[in-house]
Amino acid sequence: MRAADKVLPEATLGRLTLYLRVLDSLAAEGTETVSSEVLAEASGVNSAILRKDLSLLGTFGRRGVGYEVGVLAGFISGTLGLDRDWRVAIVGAGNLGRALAGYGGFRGNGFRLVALLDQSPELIGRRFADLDVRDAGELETLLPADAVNMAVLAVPGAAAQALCERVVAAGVRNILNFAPVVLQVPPGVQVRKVDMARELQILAYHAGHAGQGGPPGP
Amino acid sequence: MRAADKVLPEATLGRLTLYLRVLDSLAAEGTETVSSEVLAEASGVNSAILRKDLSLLGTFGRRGVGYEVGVLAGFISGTLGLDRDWRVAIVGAGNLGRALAGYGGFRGNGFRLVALLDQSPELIGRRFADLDVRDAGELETLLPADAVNMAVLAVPGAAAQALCERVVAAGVRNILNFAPVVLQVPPGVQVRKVDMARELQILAYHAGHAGQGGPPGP
DNA sequence: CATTGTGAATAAGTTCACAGCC
DNA sequence: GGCTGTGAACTTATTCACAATG
Repeated sequence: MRAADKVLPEATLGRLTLYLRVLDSLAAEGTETVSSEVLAEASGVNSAILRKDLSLLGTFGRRGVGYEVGVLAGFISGTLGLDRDWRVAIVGAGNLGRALAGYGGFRGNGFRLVALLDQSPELIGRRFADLDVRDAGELETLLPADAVNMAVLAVPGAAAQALCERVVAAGVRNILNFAPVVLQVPPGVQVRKVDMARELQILAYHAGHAGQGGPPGP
Repeated sequence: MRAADKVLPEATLGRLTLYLRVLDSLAAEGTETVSSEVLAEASGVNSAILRKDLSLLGTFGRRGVGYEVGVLAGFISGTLGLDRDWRVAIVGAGNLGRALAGYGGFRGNGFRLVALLDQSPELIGRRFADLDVRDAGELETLLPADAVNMAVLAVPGAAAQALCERVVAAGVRNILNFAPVVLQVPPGVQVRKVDMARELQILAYHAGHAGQGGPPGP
């Protein structure tokens, strides 16, 4: 059975993914237990908040000892829903789409890349990351046929909203958007956004305020 | 002279970048004034918070009318520090690094891509996005020579921490990390992270709780 | 009179600090 | 003794609602 099904705060959710990654690498190097202090440090957060986050999922720490790496990783993974079968399509096989297709982040986490679409005749039929690029014009039939339940939009900003609507019409309710636009979607469809320009801008602001922006003097 | 130099809340900062993007596209289509309601809608936020955000920068709305698109865009841009000369190096010229190099997000926002580095002999010397790939082994001399003040890490997770340290040693204090690891950096160095796996995981969680994860039934 | 700017109310998130347990 | 789990204090962020104003 699944853990307490109360909804987790957004902030907690973001951190759970960090913990999970650290736990996976601890497991890979054979560590069996870890304290909140150590796990928090490696995740770049305060240990009190880590304990609070984990306490929302249930109680599996042992006082005086810490958490069992494997058990905790499995539990976070299950809580996030990574034990389900996530079938991902990447829409847009340009530079970015192809780079994402080749990215290992899918593997071993419940995500399977099952389709790569583009509208350009020059790309359709070419093969990347074990997948043939297929015609985005047939998205409405291709996505349901492959039982896609998550779409990654890696298309130019100008094309994003229209493609998003078609993806939604094809029954996909979970979208990760790499295009630099705010997508408008109907209720019930979730969008998350990855935005390099935004991150650079925030970095620029902080650089101008906290540290020096330029390289150090002599 | 620069606006009120009080430090902006992190949440506001994130939204300013959204407003800026919407304002730029409004300007491109010739719109001259915009109300908080319209701008908020297009940015996907509540209008009250937009007004509160803008009021932190100063007072430039006109009651009964709205905001001047050009003036507001210029002001946000200046506040974020985009009128400075940001010299960006991409470290790692694999699929992702090359895709980022080709990405238009740099142009016209104060960011200039000035170097592309990799350690692989097969890539060094090849040319992408108007730049020759140069030897990451010489990072310590190349970055200062190009007056780089922002680095984008597009390398495998296993290499990221070591490269990060070298980049910092070369005097760069602003880092955008695409590698799936939490970087440990000394105080005064800022890191922001872009993490596709994390976004997919958060999407997975919400899909399992709010909507359906799979495609709709017949 | 439409729309801003903002005080006051509410909600969300973080940190502290320590009792409770292994 | 060491470490978790958590109530209470605090900080940050969002929303409401309306007086002020061009």
